[in-house]
Amino acid sequence: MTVRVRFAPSPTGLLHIGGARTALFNLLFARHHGGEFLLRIEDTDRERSTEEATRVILEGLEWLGLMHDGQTVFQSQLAGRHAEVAREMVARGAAYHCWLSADELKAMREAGPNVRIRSPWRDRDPAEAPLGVPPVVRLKAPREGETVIDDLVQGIVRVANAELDDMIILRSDGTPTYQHAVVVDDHDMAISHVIRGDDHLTNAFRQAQIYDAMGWERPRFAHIPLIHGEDGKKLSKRHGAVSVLEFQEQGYLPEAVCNYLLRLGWAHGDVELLDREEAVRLFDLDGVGRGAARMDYAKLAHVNAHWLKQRDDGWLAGEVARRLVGRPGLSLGTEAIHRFRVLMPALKERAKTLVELADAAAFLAHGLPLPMVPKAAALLTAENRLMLRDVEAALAASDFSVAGIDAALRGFAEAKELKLGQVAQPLRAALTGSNVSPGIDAVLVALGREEALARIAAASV
RNA sequence: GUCCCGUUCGUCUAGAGGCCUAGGACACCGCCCUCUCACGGCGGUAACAGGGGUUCGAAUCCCCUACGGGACGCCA
Repeated sequence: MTVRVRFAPSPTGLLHIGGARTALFNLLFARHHGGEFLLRIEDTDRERSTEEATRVILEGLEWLGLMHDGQTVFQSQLAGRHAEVAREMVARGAAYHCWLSADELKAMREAGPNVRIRSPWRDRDPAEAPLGVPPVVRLKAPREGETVIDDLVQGIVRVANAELDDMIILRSDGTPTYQHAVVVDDHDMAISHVIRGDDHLTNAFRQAQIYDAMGWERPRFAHIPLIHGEDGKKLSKRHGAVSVLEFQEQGYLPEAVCNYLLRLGWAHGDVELLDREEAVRLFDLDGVGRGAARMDYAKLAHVNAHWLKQRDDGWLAGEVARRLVGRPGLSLGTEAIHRFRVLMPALKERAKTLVELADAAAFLAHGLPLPMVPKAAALLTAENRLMLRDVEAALAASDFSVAGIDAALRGFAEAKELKLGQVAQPLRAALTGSNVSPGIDAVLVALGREEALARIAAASV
């Protein structure tokens, strides 16, 4: 069978992390089986759909590297086809016009708990219809027996048909409802596997009935569990990042987000870290779990730290500069970028996100005087400032290579009968304005002889 | 309320009747490395929701309960 899958978001909000994972699973499944991954924007709800939301979805998918095959399909442009299918269903007796008014429906629902809408128009003569009132089209769903779905993730799921009512497939204005549009489009697009969040599991029953009514072959369904926030509740704003573009802003790498999202609810033995290529090779639906998963930002950060280290130093230096733009006191010219680049191997070892990386690198671009964190200021005692003059002299005499600097510093400490830390910490404060930084020799090299000596001079007496 | 789905360390999970005195990862706690902070290395705390069955034997199969989630729109 040719595998064709689709990601079908509705442009009514942001591309959130759950949607991103659905897209990821679809893409991985398609690539793994040598099939196609399509994108369909479900914008049939004209009230709530916005171009902005569509743009954000596209941007988010692109950032994550979840590029789809073929043209982007906009569902609203297919309304004619949806109506045509609905007419065909009426013609063959699989659907019927219903003139139930909003008031009548309300009354039926309020008549008691758990009411199923049983429209009298299912069996009534359309000739009796009220004049000038446009009807909706309802599916003539089976009332006996049950509808069974063999879901690739959830297994066999069944529901008694008596539980389902005759859903509306075409609104009174002639536009299709979601359930109907999805089925028609998936059929027309020859979708082989519908992979989506399990909040759609109960929809699948209704959709299956439409396939059956049209005599169309049903696609295979795979309903993957939802992602919850850290508190186990539905994902929402207060959990921090939800939109994928927020993750970008907060300094996460797309490969890290994808890796994390993949492992959230899918496992392949003990393999934790995978790149796209490996993911495509190993992914399949049978590894998808059935329980909802919670977001764990700490683990995401850990995965991100891993992929950060794989990134090219030059790229990271540029990214740091970009994120530092606008911060007061910095000059972000080629000299600064060069320093970022030189210290990058040591910097990226210590950062979990690009935000942390930029923060840790900022001192390299700062002009004098250097701002001091309290703990750094505390290190610059009168005594230490005096010592720094001698340190400056000792360093000035070195060749400013890592080895040379290390030898100079150790020799100096030994001569003064000091521990290396007693020299390195005040020096660190003078050079970085902080009590925390990469190795002091690497910092000196990155700053370069001239700038390093100037900073020491500025901090010494 | 009704229907559907789910439930292994705090979190993500491995586990498809004996390999499980339940494995890995993150987080956490020690120790080592060490110029600070990280990284890394080593070690530790920590789980089969509860109750009934089936079986020589159950985390794995069945039933019930509890808890969690989802769906019940002329929204998607």
